This record gives sequence, C-alpha cells and structure tokens, in this order.
Amino acid sequence: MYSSELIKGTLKTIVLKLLSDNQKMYGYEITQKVKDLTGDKIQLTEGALYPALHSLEAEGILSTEVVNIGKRVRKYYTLTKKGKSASEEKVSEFADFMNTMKFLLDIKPQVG
Amino acid sequence: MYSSELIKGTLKTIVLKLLSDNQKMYGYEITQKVKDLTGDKIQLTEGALYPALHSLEAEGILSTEVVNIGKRVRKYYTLTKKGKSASEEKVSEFADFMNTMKFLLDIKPQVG
DNA sequence: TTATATGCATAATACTCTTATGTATTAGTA
DNA sequence: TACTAATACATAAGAGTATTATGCATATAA
Repeated sequence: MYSSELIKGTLKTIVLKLLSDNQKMYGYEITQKVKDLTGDKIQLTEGALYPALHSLEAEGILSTEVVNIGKRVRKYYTLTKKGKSASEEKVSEFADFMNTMKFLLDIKPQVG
Repeated sequence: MYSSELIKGTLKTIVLKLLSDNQKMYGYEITQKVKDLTGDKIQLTEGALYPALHSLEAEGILSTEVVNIGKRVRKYYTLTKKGKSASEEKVSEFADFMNTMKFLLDIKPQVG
C-alpha cells in the first residue's frame, strides 16, 4: 500500500479509465479490479468511491442501471458520451502530469 | 496548469526532492524553481507551501536557518539526516506509484 | 453457526489545498 | 515621485476529498 496522500486526486481518473475499458462496472467490482491489477498496492475505500461515483453521475459523466442479482442489488455505471471524452482528457492529463513529475524528480544536482 | 486535484499529495515529495538537489532553499525560491522547471504547469501556492514546510520541520525532516538580506528576511530550509532518507523514500515511492498508474491507465480493453 | 465475502450507502472526522488577506522591503516604471 | 510588481514571510476561513467507522442486507464457506 502506498501512503494515502500519494493516491489523493487519482481516484476519478482510475475509475474513468476502468469504465472506458470495461463498458459497465459496479462499485464493488471496481474496488476489486483495482486491487487485483495493482497487486493490493491501491485499495479504494468505499467511503471514497461511492461519493465519487455519485458526483460523477451528477455531473453527467456516468449513467447508472440497477440490476437485481437474486435478492441482492447491483448498480452498474457506464460512461456517457460526455464521460468518454472526460475519461480521455483525464487520462491524457495524468500522462502529461507524470512526465512533468518524472522530469522534476529526476533532475540532477544543481548549483543554486 | 494542471487541475488542482492532480497535484494533491505531491507537494512534499517535490519539496524534498528539490532540497536533496539544492542543499538549501527558501520558500519563495522553491515556488519559483518549480514554476520554472515545469514551464508554469505546476505553481505552488504559499498557502499550501508554508504549512507544509512547517510541518516537515516539526517532523524533524527539515531544519531552518534565518538569514537577513538587507532588511528582508529569508528562511532557508535544509534536509536533516532523517530528511535525506525521507526524501529518497518519498521519491522512490512516487516512482513506484507512477509505474503502477502507468500500467493501470494503459491497460487494454478487457472482456469483463 | 459464525465468519467472510458481496454490495450498497452515509456520517463524523481529519487532512490538505484554495483563496483571501496581511505585513513589509525592494526594484522597476510611468 | 508615485505606483506597480516582485520579493518574502505568514495565517485564517472555507472548500473539497479521503479516512475511519458504522449500518443494512444477502450469500457462501468453514
């Protein structure tokens, strides 16, 4: 696990990317997918994830579909058209940011 | 400029890395260095920077030295011994995190 | 039958950043 | 000379987001 502050601000980017690759996912599934894909290095908590999903839905970036699985309920999230471009923007912005950070953290000793 | 949420959580890492490369720096200098090195893409605000510097000092990661420049005051920050290892840890943790994120954001479409 | 996993959700708290403000010196410009 | 911008510190109110704790309910494995 990374220190929590590192992961701050990346939650929505991760969610949007996963949804752009998987068409439709539900909350619990997202937490498990991230856990699996990162070898437990990133574990999304429900207290962070659900409010984020709700706010993305309120922004019109995600749409929802409730499905009954036996007596249990699943709420699937899908990217809207707006969400698809939002996802691409977020991911490319993060890629750009990573390049900037890589440069910043690799810079060699300088005489100030 | 990146959206603010992207940069969240990276402030201390950036500060520690700059200090490991430049031995001693003062707050304003740090903001300018980051601005220059990133081509204005990252601009640290004072309201974020100074509290962070103070908390790093309180943790024993930074030590300070006040210097008078004419009638103006500069507060130089230096990494302590503890700070040097903290800096290395932070930077390598971030490098690891970037690898994880790169993988996560590059993954190809999957059949869920 | 009891713990764990699945699946949703919210509330109190803590933390960090933004925005605004404050003080003061120095340098450049109209 | 007066005004603005830059230098240099700092804090405080508010906003936003994550942590931690809690709650409800079903399904499965020990």
